Amino acid sequence: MPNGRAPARRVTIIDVAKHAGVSTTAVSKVLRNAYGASPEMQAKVRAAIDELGYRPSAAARGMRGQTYTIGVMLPDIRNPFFADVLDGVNAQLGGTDYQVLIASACNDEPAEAHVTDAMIDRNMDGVILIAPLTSRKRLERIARTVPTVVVGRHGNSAVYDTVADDDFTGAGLVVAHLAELGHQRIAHIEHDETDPVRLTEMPNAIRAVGYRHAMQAHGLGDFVDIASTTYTQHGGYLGAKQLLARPQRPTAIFAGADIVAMGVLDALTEAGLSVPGDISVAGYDNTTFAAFAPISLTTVDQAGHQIGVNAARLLLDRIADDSRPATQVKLSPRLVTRRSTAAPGGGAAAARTASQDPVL
Amino acid sequence: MPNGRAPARRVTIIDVAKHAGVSTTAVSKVLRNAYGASPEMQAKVRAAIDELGYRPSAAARGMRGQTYTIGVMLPDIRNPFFADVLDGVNAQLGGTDYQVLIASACNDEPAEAHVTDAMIDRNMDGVILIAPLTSRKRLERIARTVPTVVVGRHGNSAVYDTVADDDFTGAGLVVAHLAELGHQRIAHIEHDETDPVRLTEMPNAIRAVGYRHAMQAHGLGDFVDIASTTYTQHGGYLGAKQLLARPQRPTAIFAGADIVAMGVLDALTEAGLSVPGDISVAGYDNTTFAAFAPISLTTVDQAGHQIGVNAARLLLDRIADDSRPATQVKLSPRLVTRRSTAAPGGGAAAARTASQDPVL
DNA sequence: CACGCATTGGAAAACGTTACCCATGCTCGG
DNA sequence: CCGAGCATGGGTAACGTTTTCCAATGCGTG
Repeated sequence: MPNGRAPARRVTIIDVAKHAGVSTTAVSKVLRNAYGASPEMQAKVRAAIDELGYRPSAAARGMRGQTYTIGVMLPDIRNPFFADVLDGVNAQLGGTDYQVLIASACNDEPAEAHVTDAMIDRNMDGVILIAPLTSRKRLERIARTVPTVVVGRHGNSAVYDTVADDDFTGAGLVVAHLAELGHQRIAHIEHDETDPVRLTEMPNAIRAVGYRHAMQAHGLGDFVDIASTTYTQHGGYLGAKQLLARPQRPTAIFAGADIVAMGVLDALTEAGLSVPGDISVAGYDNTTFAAFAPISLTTVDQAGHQIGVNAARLLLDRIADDSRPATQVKLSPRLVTRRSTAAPGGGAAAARTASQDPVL
Repeated sequence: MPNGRAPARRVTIIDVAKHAGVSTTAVSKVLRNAYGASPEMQAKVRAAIDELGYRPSAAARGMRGQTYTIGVMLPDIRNPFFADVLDGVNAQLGGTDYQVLIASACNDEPAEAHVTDAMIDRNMDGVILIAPLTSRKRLERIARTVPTVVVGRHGNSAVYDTVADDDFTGAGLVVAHLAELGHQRIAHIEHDETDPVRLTEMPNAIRAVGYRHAMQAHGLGDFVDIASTTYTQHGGYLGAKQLLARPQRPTAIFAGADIVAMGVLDALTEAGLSVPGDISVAGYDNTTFAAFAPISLTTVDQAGHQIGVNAARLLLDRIADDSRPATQVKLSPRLVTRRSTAAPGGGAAAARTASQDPVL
């Protein structure tokens, strides 16, 4: 550094011990609220800590004990749903000594491996993996090394806890809603998935299954129409283009995620179609974006905040008690209807294109 | 863990040294690409590393040398502009041995202090602080402890590097654009700021100054009209409500950030006003959201990606050479005109409310 | 009064890596 | 042929905690 960095050596536990006239062991005990320190001792040590402005070195701690660090792996930092989950995690971990550190893995399996390795190398006390693509086997290997909670992925394991919402039911809610409005040609945009394990575990796959099942249940099996792309805005854009090019254009599009719905709206706007006048659109996640008035997207609330809270709680539990059996938490989704869905046909369309209640 | 965690002891540098028949020093040298290891030695050691699946412990490394960890502090994980910056940072640091870890600080000064302390405690090799609220004095204290790059905050320091865009000019671009379209009553929504230092350093404050200056320059000094809230979606909503309640309603609103513009659009939709028919809206940041077709927001591109790339590059430089003088990088903003701005008055409004070119 | 036991405090050995310094053998110029 | 200098490799002491003992003290109990 220009002005010379680190002129003063860091205050260590030894300095504190000297200043308080006790042993380093005693200081360590106070720091960790461990057994064997009298109230007077605690007071003395805490006073010394404050006076010297001591802060424990996480690196040194990591060599023997905990690092008081929890890692959260996100697949995509742009998807606002994950921000909700993070809020929940932070809310739960706010008062504790733990620091949350986030790493994004860009929806890429090697990158995920890199991130999880990095977290393990850094001796993190626990990790929360959000919608990981990583193979089941690797997930279990990770979980055997460090307390792990997997969020948004079904399929229970004996080694890690999971938190997810009931995507099967959620997809059903959307189809039921659209069917009730009178739609028949309800199309779906899914995240393309080929891996057999992920087909049974990833939320995107479950939503697609839920969609198919619900279509059958409503007697709309013949109208099942799926575009396979990715769970990104661009994926939604491409998917909608595909669907619009079909001979029988759908009257409603159920996008597998709000961020996908954004892409759909993008494409529809480009095509000069109005929502819901020409086409109804629904998403999944109830991100803050969906509530945005000019969009007003019908979607499924899977309570991101609650998911985060639960994940953090499970992780703390697991850190405290390594032997507790693995737990699966499944949250019930809730449909949130907004202005992006309406009965098919021109009636609503007329109302929409008037400026009185603009949606697009 | 149910199945018993960590059955196998971690592979250490000692194991590698034994397996390769060399000293631990030699292994360490290879790991760090340090001087004093012959090609044959390197090959031998690397082979042993691969065979044993060795990974260095970041905690142990942190005690003596580097941790190969770079911390990024974000004020708000929901603002998509920061995602652009992060992309830039990741792009620049992708090929290196460094791992980027993110912590969000919720636009709160004590929380920022907590986060920066946590990063220092963890011996991070460098930190990138994005739009920090932290006092100048504390920033310099941080920078004297750990290589630091401050992003999006003006005011040059001798101890830390900065990367920012020219917010003064950027605000001027927006005002000029709106004035050229014929607007006079151009209002601005700013982030309320009282701290005297931040008033000269924070981008929000500079944008407000730039707005005032440009209004004067265009002979619109009498029309200066400012709502002071926060740089959040909710802040934009409240600000727009305030402005709409004024006796002389503005014909254009320049929101200090895209996320603020979102709130503005929210409020305008609620009030049944069309954009740009009734009111033009402009933002700042050119987030992906602004390009979203149903919104199509006129905004200022400050090249978040480039900002991130520069910040990462400066940080690596600084880590390599502590003595280089502090550098300030200032990027030129660029106006991106889209459909949310148009000439004032009904002419355009008629065109807008027709469904042919929907904006809201 | 002796004995066990709980409480309190400390000494010293890890933990896994890097930094510092020294030893060796070789080459090359004078 | 000799000494300087370089290339290569290793020994060992940190780094700042936590953990695992162990000692000393006080106290109740038989």
